[in-house]
Amino acid sequence: MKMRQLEYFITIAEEGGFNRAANRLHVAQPSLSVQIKALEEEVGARLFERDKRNVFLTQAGKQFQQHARAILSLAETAKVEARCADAGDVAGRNFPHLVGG
Amino acid sequence: MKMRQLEYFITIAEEGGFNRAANRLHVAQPSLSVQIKALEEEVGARLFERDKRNVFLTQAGKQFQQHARAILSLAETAKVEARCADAGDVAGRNFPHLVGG
DNA sequence: AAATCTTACGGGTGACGTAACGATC
DNA sequence: GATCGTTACGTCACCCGTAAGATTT
Repeated sequence: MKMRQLEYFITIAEEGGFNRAANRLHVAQPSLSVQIKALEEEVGARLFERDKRNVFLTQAGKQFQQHARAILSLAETAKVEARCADAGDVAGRNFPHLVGG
Repeated sequence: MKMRQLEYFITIAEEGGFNRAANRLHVAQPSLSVQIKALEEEVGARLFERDKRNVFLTQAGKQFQQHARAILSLAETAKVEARCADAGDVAGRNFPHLVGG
């Protein structure tokens, strides 16, 4: 599982289609198709239901979406807090609301 | 930031050295050195303090370690829960304690 | 025929392993 | 001299974009 794949997955879910997501992500549709296919194989479950014209999240996809968002959000938090700690951890200890913790 | 880099980082922190971590991860030491360097640059803070013979976590590294573990743990949870949901979500709805929800 | 996702193929970037280097005990 | 982390370099896999295919409206 790769961060990039999670970003792709979330964008497709938000846009409701590979084409829109590709446009927003500035990549080609086939890249998304391949990466989502790889992600689904690793997860072991179908995340999108390719239904005729639009794509919908399966129940597994809905579950996965929340976790994927949490992972990416946590990754950003990790970077921010590490920088705060590096700068003497002043913000982290004295102003925790600035770093989410 | 990549999942692989987080795994490398955590293993080095646990083993207290690049050599031990490389042995456990079945990769060569230079790979770890390069990837950790890249991770530190992206984070914007020094995560390890290369002190003579052993490596120690900086304060930024300690902060980052907790988040890194949470991210990898969450990634595993995401896969497990997605599979549960795919299997009809019986466990997820009726036995949430089995899937952490 | 237009739009959408999927599969096949070639090129560029990145990760890895081996080898060489500097530093420490 | 032995051990550890870093840097340089060649090789290989992976990701991406283009092109072609299948399906639906």
